[in-house]
Amino acid sequence: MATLPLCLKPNLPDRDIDLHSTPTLKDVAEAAGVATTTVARVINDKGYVAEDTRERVMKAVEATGYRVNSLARTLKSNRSNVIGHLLRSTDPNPFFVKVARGVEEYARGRSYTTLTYNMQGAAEAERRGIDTFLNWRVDALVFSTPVSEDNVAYAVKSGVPVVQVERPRSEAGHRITVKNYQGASRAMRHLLDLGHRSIAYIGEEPGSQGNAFADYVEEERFGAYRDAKKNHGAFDEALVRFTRPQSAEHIPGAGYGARAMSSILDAGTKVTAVLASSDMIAAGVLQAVHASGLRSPEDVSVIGFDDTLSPYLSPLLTTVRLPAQKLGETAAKLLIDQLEKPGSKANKLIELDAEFVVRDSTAPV
Amino acid sequence: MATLPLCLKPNLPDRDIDLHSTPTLKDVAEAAGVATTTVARVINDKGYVAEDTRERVMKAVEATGYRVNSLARTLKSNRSNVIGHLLRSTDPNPFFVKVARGVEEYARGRSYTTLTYNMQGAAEAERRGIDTFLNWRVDALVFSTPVSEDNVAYAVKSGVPVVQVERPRSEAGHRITVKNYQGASRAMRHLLDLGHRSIAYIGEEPGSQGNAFADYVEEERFGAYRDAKKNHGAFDEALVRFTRPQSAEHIPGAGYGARAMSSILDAGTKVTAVLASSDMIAAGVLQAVHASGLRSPEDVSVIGFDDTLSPYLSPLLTTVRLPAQKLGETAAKLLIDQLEKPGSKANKLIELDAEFVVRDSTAPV
DNA sequence: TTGTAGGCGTTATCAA
DNA sequence: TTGATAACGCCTACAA
Repeated sequence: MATLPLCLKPNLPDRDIDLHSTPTLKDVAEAAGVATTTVARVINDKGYVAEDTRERVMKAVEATGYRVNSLARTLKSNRSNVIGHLLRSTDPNPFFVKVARGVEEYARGRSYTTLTYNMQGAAEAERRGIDTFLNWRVDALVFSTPVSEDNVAYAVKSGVPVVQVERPRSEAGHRITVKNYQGASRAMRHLLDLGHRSIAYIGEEPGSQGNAFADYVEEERFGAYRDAKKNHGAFDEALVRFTRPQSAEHIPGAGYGARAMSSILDAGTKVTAVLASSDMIAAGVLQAVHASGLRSPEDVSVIGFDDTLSPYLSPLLTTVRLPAQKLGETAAKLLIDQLEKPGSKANKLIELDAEFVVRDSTAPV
Repeated sequence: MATLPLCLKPNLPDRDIDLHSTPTLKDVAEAAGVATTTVARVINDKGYVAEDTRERVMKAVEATGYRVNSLARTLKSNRSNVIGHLLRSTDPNPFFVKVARGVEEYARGRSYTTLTYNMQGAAEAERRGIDTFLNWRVDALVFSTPVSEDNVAYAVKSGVPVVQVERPRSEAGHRITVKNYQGASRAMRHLLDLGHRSIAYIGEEPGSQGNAFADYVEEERFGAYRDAKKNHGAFDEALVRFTRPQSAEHIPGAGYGARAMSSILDAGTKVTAVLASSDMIAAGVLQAVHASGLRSPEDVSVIGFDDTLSPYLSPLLTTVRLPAQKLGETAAKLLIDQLEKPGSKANKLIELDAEFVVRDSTAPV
């Protein structure tokens, strides 16, 4: 027997209870002594309704406890006013939580609802999420960020507007990215200005995603580091530590940062500053510094990336802030704009600035 | 003119595009040369279908790119297999993100979808979220955690199963809580065993929520502290710092913890250990310790609550772990159990154990 | 083993 | 200014 394609949701279990015996338009209409059409006109504030009729209908709405059935409405109108948000992961790295907040708040402002699906970095879960959303007829889809290029293509093919946020994996749909090179360059300039020359880099290995678009992020961050070091005649591989994520689900965390920093410290190489490619890694760097009895920033300056954990660390972490919330807002805006004026482009590319935030973890040599 | 009650979603904007011209059962039926009934039987794997007919239908499904319309299905069956999750906030405190993950994963395992609505601590947003979910005919509602007792009552009244997680505000629906007294007691025992007697407490002021149920959490945490200190003849108000959240949206954070700890340090009171009522507050305590040139745990032992930030701090924070994921899983389980066996109780109260996690921020005096 | 027909709650068209 | 009626896509008796 052939198996069901993913886009067919497993059948609903048989059940006998009727939970939602919510009154319908018809009930309200009867209570008000009018036709359902009239009630609909009142509720949607559309078309002509006599003032006293309106009052009567509103009373009936109250009396019956009527509530709209968005399912029926969407079935009929083909528009759900819902945006589906596919989140790569929310835990442990809270970055995408901030993106989600941006999407939600912007969408709400334009009377869209946002629904969120957490894929925990797994391509199959991502696929299930896309299918769930499409089965529910969401109007548009946000990937923050996509796991699989194929999945993005699959979503685009379905015809809904799509946007890839922060780390796109293809040219499909809209894309919103961050100027990572610029951000990392500013961080390096800051360290160089403070007199640092022995600056280490700890991050993901560029190219480890196996996708040219997605890899661009780490390439830019490391590239800015390397360029800055070269310009000061001091690029030294002994001060670089790369990790390679085991799988899409795995995000390099504090443990990795701590081990990498310890290995640099143990090697005895001179190091007065560290650029980490995420706040989580930077948190680990600070742990290693602390564990070795040193202090930041007195002994080692540390800079992170993202601005997620930075306000909670000791010392408060200087970091390259990714505009997470704005990323989300922009994604929602692009999508809703496209939905509301049909002719518009479906392939915009937007690059947002990173902001450099100086806190307490950097100081002169 | 009367205004629309909240439960009537604002009307959809007029639009002319038809985004989802997805094939329907009818299209598949035509392609396969059978009736829609037969296609439905194949898709739902229900009733008798000849093997070759099934094959033919499956081919037609593939060929047409058919996908189920969950809206129509739910409209008909009155069951959406969707759980609505109302999240108090996700940022900055990532605690509820973990709860959300628990709900999602458990629900998915029983083929329910979870939709999430972020209310950012605002009662009106919570109300909007409830209405949105009910308008979409979700099968059940999770509050993690509710902002307004009235809103919970409103949700329960609608007839959907409801659960309040971690900090209930009433006896309505199911409730899942954590044994905070037990958790805080273990933390105190740990500190006492290490020889600490000058132990400070920094947290929210018990009673500041203005709701007996919600206030119970902070009362238990502080109560365990006070009882332990009294049992060792050493309760001293000079070592206690309370904050009172300005509003429901506001969560005491690292800034508060840092200020409170500094004030204790500045006062010159002897303090060798601190129990903080959240990891975020504890993060601030560590910042103050670091800023004053002291070290943890050598000079001050620190214990947090939640196990959210603890793995990222320097030193790694000893903490009372709230079983966030399990809280979510249990919530989903309760709800789905109730949905699937109608007769069952709608008012269960479950108390989960807190787990005490010893890391690096505590040491003998 | 397969098909016909009616209805879920809403909106849109067309009359009245 | 209001009302009847026909879809939207699916499910499910009931019939064949």
